[in-house]
Amino acid sequence: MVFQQRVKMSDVARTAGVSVATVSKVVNGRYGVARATAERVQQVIHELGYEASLGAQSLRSHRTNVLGILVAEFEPFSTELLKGASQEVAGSGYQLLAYSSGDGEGAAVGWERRSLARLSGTLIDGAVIVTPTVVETENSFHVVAVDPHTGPSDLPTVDSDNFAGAVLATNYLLSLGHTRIGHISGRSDLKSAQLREAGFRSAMAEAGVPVDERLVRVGGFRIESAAGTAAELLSLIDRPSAIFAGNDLSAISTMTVARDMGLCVPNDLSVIGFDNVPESALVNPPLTTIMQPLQRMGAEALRLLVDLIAGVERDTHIRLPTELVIRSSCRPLR
Amino acid sequence: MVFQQRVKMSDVARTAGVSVATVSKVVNGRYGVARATAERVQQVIHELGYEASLGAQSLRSHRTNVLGILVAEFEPFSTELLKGASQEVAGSGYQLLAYSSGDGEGAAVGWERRSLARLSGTLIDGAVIVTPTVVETENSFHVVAVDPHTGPSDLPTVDSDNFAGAVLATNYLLSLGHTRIGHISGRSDLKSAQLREAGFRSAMAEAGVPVDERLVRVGGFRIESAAGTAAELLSLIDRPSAIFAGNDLSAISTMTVARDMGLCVPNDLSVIGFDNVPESALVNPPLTTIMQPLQRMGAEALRLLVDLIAGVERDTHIRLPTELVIRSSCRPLR
DNA sequence: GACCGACTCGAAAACGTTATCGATACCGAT
DNA sequence: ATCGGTATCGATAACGTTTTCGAGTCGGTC
Repeated sequence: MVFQQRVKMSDVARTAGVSVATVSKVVNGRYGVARATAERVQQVIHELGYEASLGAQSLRSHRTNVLGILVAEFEPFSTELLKGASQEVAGSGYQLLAYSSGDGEGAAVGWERRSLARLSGTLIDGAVIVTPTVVETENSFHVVAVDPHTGPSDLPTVDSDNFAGAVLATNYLLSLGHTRIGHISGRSDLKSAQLREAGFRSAMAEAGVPVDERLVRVGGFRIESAAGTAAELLSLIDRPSAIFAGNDLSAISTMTVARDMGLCVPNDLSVIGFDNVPESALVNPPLTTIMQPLQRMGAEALRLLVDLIAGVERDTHIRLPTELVIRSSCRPLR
Repeated sequence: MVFQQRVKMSDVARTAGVSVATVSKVVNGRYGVARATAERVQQVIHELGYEASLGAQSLRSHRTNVLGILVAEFEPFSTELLKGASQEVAGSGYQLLAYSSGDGEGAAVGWERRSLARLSGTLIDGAVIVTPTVVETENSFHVVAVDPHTGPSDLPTVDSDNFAGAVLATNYLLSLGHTRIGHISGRSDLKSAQLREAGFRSAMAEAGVPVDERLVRVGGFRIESAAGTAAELLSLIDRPSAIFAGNDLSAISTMTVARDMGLCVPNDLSVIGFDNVPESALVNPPLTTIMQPLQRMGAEALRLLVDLIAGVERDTHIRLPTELVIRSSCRPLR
């Protein structure tokens, strides 16, 4: 527990025999300091292990070179995005900070939002938000949203083609001969959830197959409530022969529920998911699903954010393609 | 892209008709301001949506109420810890920030360490570190290490009983009749990896079973290199009948390698892991493993950190128990 | 040999907050 | 009335940086 005095710019200045102003210039690579001086200062900085104080920097220059990524929770989906973003940040000269809004807590929500705003406004230059909670466009700093919340906000976004993906999934099930297809949708305030349901309905209509409204239900955003919804669906007398789950997590929990009810996937029930989180390849049976390039989405979001801050003109809505990944959780009817 | 001026303390002070000093007092709940004034100020704060500037706060008071948790990478292990920590932080009045050191990049390592130090010294009050990279005890702020790196550092730590867990695993394999047991150990600079190997050897010795040195190898810390090690092990003419992998990730990749080589787990090869990350329940076959209470470890680490900062006297080395979780990846020999 | 420009450098103000400490107001008691 | 003592409040000096701008130096040119 050694207490070590933090070495500050004035320390560097003193030992190098120059003023703090000069040190600051050297640190930031500004013009106007002689070659020899700069090298000497660099030397001292290195020896003393000087690090700029983020607080002071932020206070004075309103720039910290730190970016944030805000996730609702650390689940597989956001973890993949995190990975992508943290890889992308490497060369950019920025530092990445992740924080979780701790969603799901009811009472604490005000507190969370406050401290969130506190971070945002003051110590990060911009943020990627991956959370269904309301976004505050009112802020003066840059944000880009991944898989954005519904609403009239025109935030820069990156998402994947949810509609097309849902069509892909539904058509696949249809091509296997299924017609009684159930859909467990995600939380309805997510644009992606709406689009997936829309894609599902559109594909069904296209195929001339009526959708039984009792078979499309919204699963909670929590894994447990998805299980509840799945159980309801599978308890129907004329239960569906296939289920298109709104995301892999609910697909996985559907499979678990099915197994618990004595149903065999894929023999008695086909299940297809959405996202292609790493877990979906591991479960038994391996889950057929729609791939979103999660890591790439994280990376794109970060790059977009960096560009926005740098002020480069570019398209601020990125939509990445989805893809059908066939594994073993679906099979032809009969 | 509306630019909104950040509302500062002086704004609040002006509209409330008091001085900034007073506002500061009511914000921090200090003694010495009249009831009525405090309420009025609170009101104004609310109306204007005032949030303190972290930068200024940190600069002036060296206290930010923000804690950090540093992970090497966002893999299942650290993600579980993250969850635990972020749940624990909720009531504590602190805000939690996660950052990844982006380990594995060779060249950038200097840069990472620098910016890391920058964050540490200046904008967070303490940190939980979950990374095998060298820890800097030299700092003046509080850290607690989870699953610490080896070395003479006497940092506050929380870990699980790795030795006992390894004994548990080995004895289980032994009790199944296995004697040719392989061990894939983790990166050798992790104390936990050393302890697991030690536990393995101890249990073997206790049972009077000699360990074949060709069967204990260190797998890289990456999942791919673990696969390489597993392949070597399984290619031996007298290959082991069981493998105790140093962690679940290498156990899982061992199972994959085994399958690719035409070996059936558990019929031809028993595999046991360590950690009990969520993935281990999902893989096929479900992995028998040693459970560490990961989320609880994260929570304990955070609580310890908070206590340390608060200056409460307490035990600074927490060791949580491990447990054998029997699933389907092991079976009796023959 | 005076002057001009280019080049280096440092003094000082500002960023938004907290902490100290003196000023003021008010009260009851002498 | 005067006084001591409490409440309550506000000026002000930090905290460590960045940035502006004026001062100083030096070499070269008429």
